[in-house]
Amino acid sequence: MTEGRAGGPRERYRAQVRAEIKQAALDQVANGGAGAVALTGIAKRLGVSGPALYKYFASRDDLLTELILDAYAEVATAVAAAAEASRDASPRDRLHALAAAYRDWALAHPQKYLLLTGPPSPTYQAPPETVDRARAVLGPFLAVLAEGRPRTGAADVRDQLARWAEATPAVAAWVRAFAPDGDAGDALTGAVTVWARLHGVLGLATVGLFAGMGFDPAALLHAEIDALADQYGLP
Amino acid sequence: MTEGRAGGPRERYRAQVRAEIKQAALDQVANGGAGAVALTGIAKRLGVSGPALYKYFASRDDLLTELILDAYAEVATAVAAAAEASRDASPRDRLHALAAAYRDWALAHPQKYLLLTGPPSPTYQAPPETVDRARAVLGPFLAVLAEGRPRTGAADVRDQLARWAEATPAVAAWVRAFAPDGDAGDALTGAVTVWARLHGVLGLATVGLFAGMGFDPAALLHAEIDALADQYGLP
DNA sequence: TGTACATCAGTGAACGCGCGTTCACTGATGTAC
DNA sequence: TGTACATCAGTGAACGCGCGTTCACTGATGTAC
Repeated sequence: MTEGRAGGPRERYRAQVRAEIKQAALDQVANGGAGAVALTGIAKRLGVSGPALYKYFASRDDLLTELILDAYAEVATAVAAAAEASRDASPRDRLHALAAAYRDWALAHPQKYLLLTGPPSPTYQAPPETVDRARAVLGPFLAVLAEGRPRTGAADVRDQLARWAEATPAVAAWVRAFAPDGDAGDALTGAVTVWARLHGVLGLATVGLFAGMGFDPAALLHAEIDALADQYGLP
Repeated sequence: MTEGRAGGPRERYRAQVRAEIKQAALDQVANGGAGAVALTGIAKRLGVSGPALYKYFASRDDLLTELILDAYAEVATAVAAAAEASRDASPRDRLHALAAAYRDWALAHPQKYLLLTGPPSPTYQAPPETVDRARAVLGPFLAVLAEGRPRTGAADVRDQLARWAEATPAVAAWVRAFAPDGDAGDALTGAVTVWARLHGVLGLATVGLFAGMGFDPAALLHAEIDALADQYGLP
């Protein structure tokens, strides 16, 4: 086998160029969403001919897929790390820690957040793994919220989600992994609710709709999460 | 003056074709966001040559602008109508009525919602009127929330927004128009919070991220708004 | 009612551009002996 | 240490495509008298 060993000079160079390509692609996402990613544009930015990129990515779709999976992996790691670091804190503090990790990641990399939550590029078909990746991000939230119980009446939402979990083995397994003891419907309701609260603030912020209002989205999100902790009666 | 009178047969035909063009454009927004709107594609859909569209819209940007202003006008009208219809109800019921109007519009026309909240088309520069239009939509919410007072501590957000209103005459005037009696900072905090709650649920729903979960976004939004009414102590 | 004229929707050719992707190639860099 | 060879990054030409937009035109439709 004449394969270059991992870590050899060629491998290292290759990894670096791949990273540069990805960065240029993310810059394009920043203005125009996933649909704005264009190999030609990236090549021009890197001062290289268009076809050269095919030495690094098989196609535009492959590049997009890798960007998306990378982004999911990044948030998931950040949230998991926050969960680990706050392991001994109160449920409420843990919830804030998870939300802060998610929020910091989103605000530090708005393009990546856009990539995950924006309208997909017309021709692009997302690979099925993305769904599991998304679940991995919300898992730690599920775990914390399973320690509370919703006060206000989202009874129908809870029932619908409970039925969804029963009908979908992957979802049931996910809930069992992160919240083995709590009620599945309650935990799922909590997860979907935090997801919505996070996206409410971060979606508007990353797309620039708070521009000019001179206010800190982090403060608003903190208030939103704290209110959620109240609703769930988290100590 | 040889101008065709409004309502003449030519005018009527013209209006109809314009509407067809707009509808085709919105269909494009549905998959790919604002960046996916292409005159060539629209022409093909209508079975007409590309240049023909220039008889109806001066440019692609003009078409986009009109779509956006239309969309704002539509939601604003829907929300204002709900405000009017629920005038004599309790503050909490009025808040639900406003949110329901906004929500129904968004879920009935996801492409339009995407147009207003998605990442803007790369080359497109939004006209300044859009900001005022956005404010008109949230005005009635401002009015209702000014009747309550936030319980949980979003004190910093409130201060930041109060300062924003003081520094920006247009914002101060807007608050005065819709909530002349209440505290500006509190009312603005409420408005931004509903906005975030609405977008949290509707942003995820319209982009398709709840797909396959078989649950009704309207129920979740109702719960979110009800919790907000609790926070604001709305009777 | 009939004729002359103005209006205006729509066409086809043309422009330059950026796009994704393929292909055969060149030349530098690393590897084996 | 030196030479022969394999690997592989990058090029330039080429493909067909869709894009926004302009221009001079044709022909139908409405309007004025």
